Amino acid sequence: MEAPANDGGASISTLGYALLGVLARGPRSAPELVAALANPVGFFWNALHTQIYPELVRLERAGLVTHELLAPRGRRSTKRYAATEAGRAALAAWASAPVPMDPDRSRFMLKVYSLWLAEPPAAAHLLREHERLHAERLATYEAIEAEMRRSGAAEEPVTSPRFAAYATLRRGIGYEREYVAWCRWLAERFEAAAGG
Amino acid sequence: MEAPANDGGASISTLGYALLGVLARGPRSAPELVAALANPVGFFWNALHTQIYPELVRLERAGLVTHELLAPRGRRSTKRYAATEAGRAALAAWASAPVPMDPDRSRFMLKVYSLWLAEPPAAAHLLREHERLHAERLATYEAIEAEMRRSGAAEEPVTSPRFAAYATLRRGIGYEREYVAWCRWLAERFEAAAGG
DNA sequence: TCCCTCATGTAAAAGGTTACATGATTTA
DNA sequence: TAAATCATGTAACCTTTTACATGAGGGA
Repeated sequence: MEAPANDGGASISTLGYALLGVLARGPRSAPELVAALANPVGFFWNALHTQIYPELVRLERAGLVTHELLAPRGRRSTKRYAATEAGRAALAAWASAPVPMDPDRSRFMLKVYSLWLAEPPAAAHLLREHERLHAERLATYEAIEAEMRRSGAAEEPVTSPRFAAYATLRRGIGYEREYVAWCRWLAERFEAAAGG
Repeated sequence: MEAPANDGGASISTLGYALLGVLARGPRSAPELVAALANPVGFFWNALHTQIYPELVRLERAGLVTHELLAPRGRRSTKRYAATEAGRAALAAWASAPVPMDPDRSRFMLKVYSLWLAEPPAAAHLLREHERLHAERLATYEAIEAEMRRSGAAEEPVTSPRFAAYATLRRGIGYEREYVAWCRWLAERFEAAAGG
């Protein structure tokens, strides 16, 4: 039951699956793909256009996507990409194949590990600033969730792309909520040490 | 109040700060550093020996660490590294300097975004397996926390390296707890779709 | 017309993983 | 003594970021 893709043995990078993941939901122009990956796909993968353009070429050579030229009136023509059957098949196979755990890397947490060397007020300030950034993102995610719920994405079947987006959003919300709470807890400890 | 490091303008990589973060707690042999970074430092940064050895050379050239040769009886000699005053100063400055948010990247979450294409039983299996991995790690972290609490790390002042390690561990626990709960929630949805 | 932005790239550098190498020591 | 392991690297490769480039359109 092999897909008839002529991939010549080229393996697909994670970015390739990110792009296929968007294109599996419908055709997109290159600028739309660039915009989609500027804010992380599924809330957990992003990329810049400098990486996206060459990857699209590779995916097309592997027979996983195709493109056509669009000529919107009065504007420059852009490329509109679409996943091929082989592309969808490759994506589906990849999606349910086992993965090793993601490495948990965070420059910020690495700083915290050495924050005992800093002046407590400076440390508290750093933590409050980080709390603010994550609280902002949490608010954004919660607004998206409200919108998704209103449109019924939460109740769609697990075979629906909108439910998948909702599921990843739920993880993003849980992640940010926990992060904000933790920042607050630690900031309070440093503030108590500084001001107490 | 400049540190007199002769770094020749060479900037320190994140890995460099990870190594300094360990060495700020006391001298370590190269194999000890390799072991320390095999399991992530502060639970959120890891590296392999192939990256560590060259980085130690760079840090030493920048005057941030020094080494001496140890000749344990009957064993090969190994290098014992220590942070210099300049190294500690650079680490302290870096630790409280503001950072942009870490990119939240997860191959697994990217899969979930495309999991609507998979067979629900296969998707459920993938999620249960992931839940198991994170539950295992959570259990490990909770055991470490119990040990830390018993030894009083949680009550030490914020200027203590042991409290810093405890703080990062708290974040690791919150992260894993939330992750496990989310995996369970989504696995149930796929199982209901498969078995119901 | 001049400038700015957009769509589309290329190139170099930085960060990280995988594969390979080697002499010393320890274990079977 | 042969085989496995350890400490210490080097080299190639892959991924991602940063810097640079360029022609087409639209706006001032």
